[in-house]
Amino acid sequence: MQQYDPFKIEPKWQEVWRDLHIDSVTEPDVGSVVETDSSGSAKTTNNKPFYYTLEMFPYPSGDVHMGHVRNYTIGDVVSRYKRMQGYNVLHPIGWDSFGMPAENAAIKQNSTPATWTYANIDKQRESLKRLGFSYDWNRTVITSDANYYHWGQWIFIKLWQRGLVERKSSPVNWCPTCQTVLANEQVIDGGCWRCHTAVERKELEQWFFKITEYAQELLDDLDKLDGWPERVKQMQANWIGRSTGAEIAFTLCDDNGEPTNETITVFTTRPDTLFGCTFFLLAPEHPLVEGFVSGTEYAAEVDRVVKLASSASAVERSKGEREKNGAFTGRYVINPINGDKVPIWISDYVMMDYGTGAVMAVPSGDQRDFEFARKYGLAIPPVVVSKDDALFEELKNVQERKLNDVTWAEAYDGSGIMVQSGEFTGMQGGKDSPGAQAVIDKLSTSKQGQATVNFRLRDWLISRQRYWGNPIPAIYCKHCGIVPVPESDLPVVLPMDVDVTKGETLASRPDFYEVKCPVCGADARRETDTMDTFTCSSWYYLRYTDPHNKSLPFAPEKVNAWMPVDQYIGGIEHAILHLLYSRFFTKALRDVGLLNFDEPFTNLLTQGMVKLHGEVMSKSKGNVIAPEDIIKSYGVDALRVYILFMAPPDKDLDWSQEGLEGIFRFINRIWRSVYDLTGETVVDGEGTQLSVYDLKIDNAEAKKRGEELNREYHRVIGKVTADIDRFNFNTSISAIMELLNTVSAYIKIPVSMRDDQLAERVAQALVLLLAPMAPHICEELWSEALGMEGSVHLQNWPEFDPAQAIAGQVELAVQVNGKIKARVTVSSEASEAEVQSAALESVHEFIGDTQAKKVVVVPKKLVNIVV
RNA sequence: GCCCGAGUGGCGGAAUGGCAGACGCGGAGGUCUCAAAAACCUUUAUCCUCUGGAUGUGUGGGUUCAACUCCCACCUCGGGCACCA
Repeated sequence: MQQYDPFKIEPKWQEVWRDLHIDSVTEPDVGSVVETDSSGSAKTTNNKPFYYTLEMFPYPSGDVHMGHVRNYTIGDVVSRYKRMQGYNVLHPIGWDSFGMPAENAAIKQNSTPATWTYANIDKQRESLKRLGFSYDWNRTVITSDANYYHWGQWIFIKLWQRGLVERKSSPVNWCPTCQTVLANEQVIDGGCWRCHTAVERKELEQWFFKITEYAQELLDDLDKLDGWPERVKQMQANWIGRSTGAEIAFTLCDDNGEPTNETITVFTTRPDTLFGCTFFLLAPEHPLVEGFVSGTEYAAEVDRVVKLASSASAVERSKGEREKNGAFTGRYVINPINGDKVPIWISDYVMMDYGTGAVMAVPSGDQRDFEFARKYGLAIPPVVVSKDDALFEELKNVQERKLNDVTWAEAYDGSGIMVQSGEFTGMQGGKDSPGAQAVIDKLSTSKQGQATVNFRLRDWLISRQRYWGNPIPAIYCKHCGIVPVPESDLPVVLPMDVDVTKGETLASRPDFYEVKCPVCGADARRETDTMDTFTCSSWYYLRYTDPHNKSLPFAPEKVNAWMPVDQYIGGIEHAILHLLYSRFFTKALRDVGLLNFDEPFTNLLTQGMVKLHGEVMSKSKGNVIAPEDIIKSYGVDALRVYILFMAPPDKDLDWSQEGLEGIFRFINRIWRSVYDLTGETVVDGEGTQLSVYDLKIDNAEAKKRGEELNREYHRVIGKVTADIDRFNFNTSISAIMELLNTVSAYIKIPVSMRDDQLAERVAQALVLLLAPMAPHICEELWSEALGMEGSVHLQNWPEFDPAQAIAGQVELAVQVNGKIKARVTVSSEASEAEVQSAALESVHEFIGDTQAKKVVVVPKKLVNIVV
């Protein structure tokens, strides 16, 4: 037999698989889902449980890169492995094809976004096929196809009808480079997530999805996601940012300092510190500020601070130590707990879009308020002190305010005892403390306060002033207001002839936006904004379950049968954006009545990046290793196995050419060894025989090697199975290498002295175990070397007997006081007493006749003798 | 500041509390060859007074018969959030 040649066998089998439709999922007969197994998975009448593997679909910007190869190889291994284990596996692929890069590329190439996008999709599709991924190509979803975005518009309208869509004016993030607004999640370090330009804040009327209505559930359900990495859940929890506390209403005084009927409400997490509130703060852009100061002596200074705040970019405001600027407005509010009249200031450290835009300042308990008070000479009375604090003894029973200032260098925001706090003095204060609760209770009797929860999460801004996206199906009518496009008129088709090279958008196209009102028939204007591309990627995994449906985005019975996704695989960069939005979509569509589960992805694997010399590969750095070039030299199987072998999947991987050659050698050895096990000899290009027999081997030695091989056979099947279950692909490949090393010793035995049945069994196991990772060579060996019928990928995963993985004789380490002093070989069935006496015997020279205090026996591993 | 992760040979990395360094890369030596490549075999944590012994998983403590693994404190690196009241 000739040596391994990937370039002959890889195209050959890819063609065979395509013609056999080997990768298409058996469409579940959803009407006849008969039972659910113990894990809750649905089963079809053929009794195969469903398994849905999904990898994050690519954005078609150029050809596939190493990150894709890694992502999709992991998914492919899981899919093939699960299929061999008897699951009905859904493993689809598609393209997330709307978005800015297509517009930029079109401008650069004097073309259209569609031309560029679809050319890249074709290129990527070919590459994915060349990589041998087992996708069900009949289920491809492309988000820029009208038969997909149609249903995105339909879902938009369903959410609108349910009150989850809102058009409102609010301060939003504007990217001056991309010429569009951005969602909060798309602002990274104060810059645009795509082009890094510093974003500007603008007050604009835009479309929002009310994701905040699900803030609590999105947070709570993170606890259900046992199959998600802790770090992703933590990031989402941080982003949602739940704070418990209270809303407290302060009565506003008029310009003569007399109480009015109006109140201003603040949010605080520390109602227990209310007695220490000595001033009150409004955000510079707070709507009340202008009315307070206009025409007064305070107007000039307030105006100066407002201008100072608005000129600071988001980047500056979010970096480093900030000098706190403020100005007195001339007005006062009444502290509801003690009737104190406290001055209203404005300050740039108060954010209009968190809480109520107003803050009760407690300088002794909050570092920012403390700094502000020091700068402007405001009082800092202590109200919660630690028992260890020097002030504790002095103030512990003091109810009225005696001490108006502290000598502390900084505020104390920990828990402690309430002092100078009237009837609450002596109570435990702190976040969510009894004292805090008592203050809330007291205020709530007079309706001046109530317990409440605040979230950091903002509503999702989904409108974009860009052409290459899904048109928002809304119409503005002078008489009827904003009305949805009727379902029967969907999809609102994105015209293909908008010339982005001339800066055109939908807003430059009267033939697009001039429409009749669907309600009253009057002349009306169609919305020309498109949806954020993340709306498209928030439900594509649902469409895969029913991709050709012409009357619904998906049939509920199909989506409910397949979903949730059993295993989702993708990059950590989507920890917040895509994964949070998808969770929101799932919950919202559940409430619309389209599906019956709460979370879209049961298990999540966030794969690490592929780097070169510790740096991210990028075109601009010129350090890209193209998968195509690797495939040309080593073939697809070597690339796949290499990328799995070099690091655990969730860790970053540093590319090394030497490592790859090692894997290529391994695959060549598999080839030779499988043929050798069948008794056939592999020859190299010059016809030299590559098998070397060791003629010194006698029958006893052959028997010994056979026993060893049988043991490794059982042990390695067990190990590979367990490792793939845990996604430890690197160690599962190591285990196959170990089996191969044992095989190498076995095939030194001249053919006439071998156990043919054992050899055949081992050869089959090698091929079956490696098949999910190196599908082409294994298919070739299965049919050509082993002469088996049918595809290796449709075989059952090999079984093993744990009992046979154990040697008859085992070597134990013998420790004395935890240090290894000797080794003994005992029968694996030896009793503990036998093991003990053998162990004691072996260390006699070290311990003499000293009595052992204690002997610990770990079966088949070691013995520890304590003297 | 708050919250997560991670620190193991020359390198990538293995180890349910039970023989640290599996497996691979790289290195050294050898077989085959006129020679080389390929292949195969042996060897490869560090140190020492070297048929043996000591040390060793970021640092310092602790729990345990036994700790890379568990606990406490700290250091370094990576990531998320952050004038969030």
